[in-house]
Amino acid sequence: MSDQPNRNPTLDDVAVLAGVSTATVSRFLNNPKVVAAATAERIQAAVAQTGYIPNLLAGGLASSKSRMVAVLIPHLTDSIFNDTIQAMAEELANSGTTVMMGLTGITPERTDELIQAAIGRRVDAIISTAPLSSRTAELVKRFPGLFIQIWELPEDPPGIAVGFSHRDAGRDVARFLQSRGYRRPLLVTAQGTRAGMRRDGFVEEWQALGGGDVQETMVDIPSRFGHGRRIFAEMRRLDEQPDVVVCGSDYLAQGVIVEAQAAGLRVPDQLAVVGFGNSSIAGDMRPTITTVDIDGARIAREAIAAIRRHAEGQPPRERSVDVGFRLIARESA
Amino acid sequence: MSDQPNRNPTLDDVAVLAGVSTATVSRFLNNPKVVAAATAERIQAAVAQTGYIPNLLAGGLASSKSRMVAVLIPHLTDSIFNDTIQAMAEELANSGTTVMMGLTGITPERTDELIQAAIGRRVDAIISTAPLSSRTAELVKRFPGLFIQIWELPEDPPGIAVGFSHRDAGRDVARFLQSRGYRRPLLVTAQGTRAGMRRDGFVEEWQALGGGDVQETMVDIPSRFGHGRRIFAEMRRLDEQPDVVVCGSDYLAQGVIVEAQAAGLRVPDQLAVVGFGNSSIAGDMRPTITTVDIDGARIAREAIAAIRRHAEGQPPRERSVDVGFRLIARESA
DNA sequence: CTGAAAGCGCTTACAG
DNA sequence: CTGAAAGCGCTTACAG
Repeated sequence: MSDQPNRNPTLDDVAVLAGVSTATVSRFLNNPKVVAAATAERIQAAVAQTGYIPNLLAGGLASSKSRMVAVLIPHLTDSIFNDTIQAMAEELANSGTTVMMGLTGITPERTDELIQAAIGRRVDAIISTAPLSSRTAELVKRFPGLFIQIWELPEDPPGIAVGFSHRDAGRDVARFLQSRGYRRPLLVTAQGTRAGMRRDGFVEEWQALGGGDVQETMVDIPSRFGHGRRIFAEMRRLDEQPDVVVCGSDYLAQGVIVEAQAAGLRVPDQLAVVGFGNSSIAGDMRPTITTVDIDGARIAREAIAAIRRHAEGQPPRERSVDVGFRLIARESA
Repeated sequence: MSDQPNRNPTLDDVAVLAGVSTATVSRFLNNPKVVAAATAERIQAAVAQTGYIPNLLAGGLASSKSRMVAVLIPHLTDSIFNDTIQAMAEELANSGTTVMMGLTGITPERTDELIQAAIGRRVDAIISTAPLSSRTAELVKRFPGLFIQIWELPEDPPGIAVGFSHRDAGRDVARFLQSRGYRRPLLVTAQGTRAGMRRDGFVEEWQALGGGDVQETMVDIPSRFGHGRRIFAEMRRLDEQPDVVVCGSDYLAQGVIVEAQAAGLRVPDQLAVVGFGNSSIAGDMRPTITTVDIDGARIAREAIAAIRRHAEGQPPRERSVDVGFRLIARESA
């Protein structure tokens, strides 16, 4: 019921109503303690009365901190990152930070566009799960905020990285499967560096332990539940039938299990399956899925802690934070 | 390799280098055609040379259009909205619009906070899947942009709505199941208005067609794959065993199917299952899941078309866009 | 087709 | 603890 229904109240309106300067209102809003108690009360009342909502565009421009963070993920459906991103988004919202969501798909061009957009919005940080092309790396150099790569630990990150060793994860899975007596693994590898490193780690360790040849098949990105059908059909045409299928995601593993069961195979007795990521479905599937747990909430916390330190002008504690991983042996292998 | 490596180039830098005013550069950037060809070329070169990335905070403040849209969804994991949101995010990115992602969870307070944040960022539109509390509705009144509710068609939307009739969807499912000869449905209903409307529609139609009692059980929001286990266990304790379980999402349906199969039941012969949403898993599950298809891409397109019209100052074509739905009979029922 | 200039709504040294 | 004032980097009537 204001006099000017078509205009959002501004700092000025609040200041006039409270009988102080805009500077004081601004201070109160950003750091209530620096203002005298009596003044604070008057401002508070004025804010309530006007229904003032600060213009964060103006605030960001003036302070050159946007309180906005870009999160770049490949896609939404059946994504292995969803739990991490969910934890991230909740944490960020709690600290008053807005999340700009970028879906990179699988083309580097889209990634570059999104990074440009993020820079244009002067985000405080970019959190990325995307691979870094050399062109993208060039762009990132011009980014004044904090660039955080998650779910991986590159040699020489342009900003910081919070992740784990995919190679070691691959090794652990190989060791585990050999110890369980499996002999003929089929590796389902998605394109992309990370999947490749897990593959390399797996093959290395498998053969170091005296395992024989490792069969492999590629799967499109994003690897999802529905791919299980094709993978299984392909597998059936192999000369030598594997005794365990190692998948790059739990969704894919779930798909393979469903197909195997539909074909009358018992999992894990006749065919074992391993997933990756410990998504929520992994523990609820029948049989429950043996997988590698990545602590998404921890990745989120570490990333956000780094953003906070960066905002306070402190240098990062370390350029690479290794959050590790944990093989979870369940029923499927 | 600039002289001032620590400063992002501004419009001014570009203007000086191109030998024109900032106004002209701005015009070129926003609408290249209004600038003379020769001038355009010089500006282009200057932009390239400086590596200029426009500050969208400043642009948004000056023009009072942010080219940013807030998308509010309950959560990310196993979400029935993911395909819609994915289509939306891609379309928006194509038109140079940034997506602010808000995870509302299930508390109205969080929704209100996110709407405040969106208003604070002066987003051009808010696209929401969240239920509208009366307090939220109050907030929305002060939002100068376009408020779009999707996946539902409220009586009297504060902005516009793009969705379908949940009641009719419930009715259609009831009719379909009766025609297939099912007699003892178990309805798994999530909290929330939309699920409630489907429930009402189902029961109405079921009984209008001479069906008997309808058994029901509630499930927590978000309804997800893992809930299938509990639902199935509960079902087994019922005095009268249902012949079909009607679920509020395909993920939940998938969970019930997995549990039923683990218990040795054949789906659909011994227990049929119906999902909702036609998520990508529905067509790939074994058996494939009978479900209700919602055209998420169409919802996305309609929403974005409305935003575009709004940006051009045109009034919305209609306050409610009914995109309908389509029952897809597959193997599971 | 282009420029000079005001203005968008904040923040933040600086001074008191 | 508070205010006056400059400035953040754009856009956009207005005039020519």
